[in-house]
Amino acid sequence: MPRITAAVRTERRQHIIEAAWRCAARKGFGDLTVDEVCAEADLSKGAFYGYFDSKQALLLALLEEDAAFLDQIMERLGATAISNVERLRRFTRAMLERGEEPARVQVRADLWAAMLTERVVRLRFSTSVRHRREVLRGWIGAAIAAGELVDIPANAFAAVLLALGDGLALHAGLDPAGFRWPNIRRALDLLLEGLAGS
Amino acid sequence: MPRITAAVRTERRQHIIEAAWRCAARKGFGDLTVDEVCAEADLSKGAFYGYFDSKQALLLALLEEDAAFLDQIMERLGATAISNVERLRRFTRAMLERGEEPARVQVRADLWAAMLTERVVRLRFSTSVRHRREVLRGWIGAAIAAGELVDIPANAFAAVLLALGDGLALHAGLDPAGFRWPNIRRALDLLLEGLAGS
DNA sequence: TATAATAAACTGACCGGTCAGTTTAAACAG
DNA sequence: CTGTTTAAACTGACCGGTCAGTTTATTATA
Repeated sequence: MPRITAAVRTERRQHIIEAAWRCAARKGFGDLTVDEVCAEADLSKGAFYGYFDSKQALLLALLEEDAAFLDQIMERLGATAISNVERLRRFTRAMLERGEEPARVQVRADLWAAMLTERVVRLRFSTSVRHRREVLRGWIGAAIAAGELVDIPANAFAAVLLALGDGLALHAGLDPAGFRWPNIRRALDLLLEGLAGS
Repeated sequence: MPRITAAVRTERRQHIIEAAWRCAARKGFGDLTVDEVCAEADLSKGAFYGYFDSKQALLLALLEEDAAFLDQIMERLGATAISNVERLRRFTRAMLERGEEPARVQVRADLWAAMLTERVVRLRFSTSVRHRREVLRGWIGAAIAAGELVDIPANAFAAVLLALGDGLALHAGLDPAGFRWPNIRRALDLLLEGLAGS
């Protein structure tokens, strides 16, 4: 018989994750200490390790949460009755909004470094990126078939869009002052419009 | 009287930087130790600190070297007698080629993470990327004025292109198997063509 | 010999993870 | 309703290891 219910346990775990996000917003995940997260979450270190096996496990939890955001957007857009090009446009917009959150970008950058270095982390998340590319590819293919889009290599274009999302997020994080988001959105709209089918 | 000449000193400094690149390619910059770089460069720690004030100074040196590549390309393209749109096209191509070098991407991802965390590093980066954006903006503005390009926010479009370069490099590093470069190039060409002026 | 360069040993701060002991709430007997 | 038992949940001091940076002794040269 646990002293706390499963719901409370989940909630408390979430509480730690949110504390970690706040800490990461300040110093990035790399320079983050477990002690710090514990302090932010008002929790002892021992208790922390009751919820996460290691610091890396915490990183993975943050990443999962971060990935879920785009997946949800995709699912919702997929179920909305709009043209495929409009779907692409809205998805691009969503990626931009996501890129305006500095804390997320910091954690993501650490993830990227970890992914490139550690095979385990890379395998775990490359599948999720591939899934997203696959969905995008479907939308693009459908748009081409419907004559909404010029004949463009669908998979490559999907890869370009996803890369653009992360690239913009990264650059925005590196130089926030140099980013005029309305203009960026306008530029991306023009890019998409330029691909409109005959 | 120095035991070694200034030329030898410069050369040895470069030797350390190259050793650091090799080490970083193996484990990334984040997990890199000064001792390791010293071992790779066949140098003692004391000697290392005769060439660099801190580990961060080494990071900045790597960063500078990495940035120099694109700057050289830009300078060369700026001096070539071609249309501005063609200049953009070739620059984009050059960024892609750079992104196909996995070892460098690994290092750059760590640099990005470090930049997001450390203010000094970030400042240095933003200066150089702003310069690049400025040059690109000039090309784009000229192309628009010449009617080669639709009226697009030049600064934003420049930012998008640069972000795309890093984004593609990153994604290619994370999932090399999923990247068909010829198709990517084709997609980017189509994107640029779509922006052709009336 | 005076001095710059280097090697090797050292320092001290930091941090992830552990664990012996403490608290707390649910379960249950009377 | 109340005292007792039980174990999950938690605490925080502590440890082992790492690593940036420093100090000191030595070497080589002009």
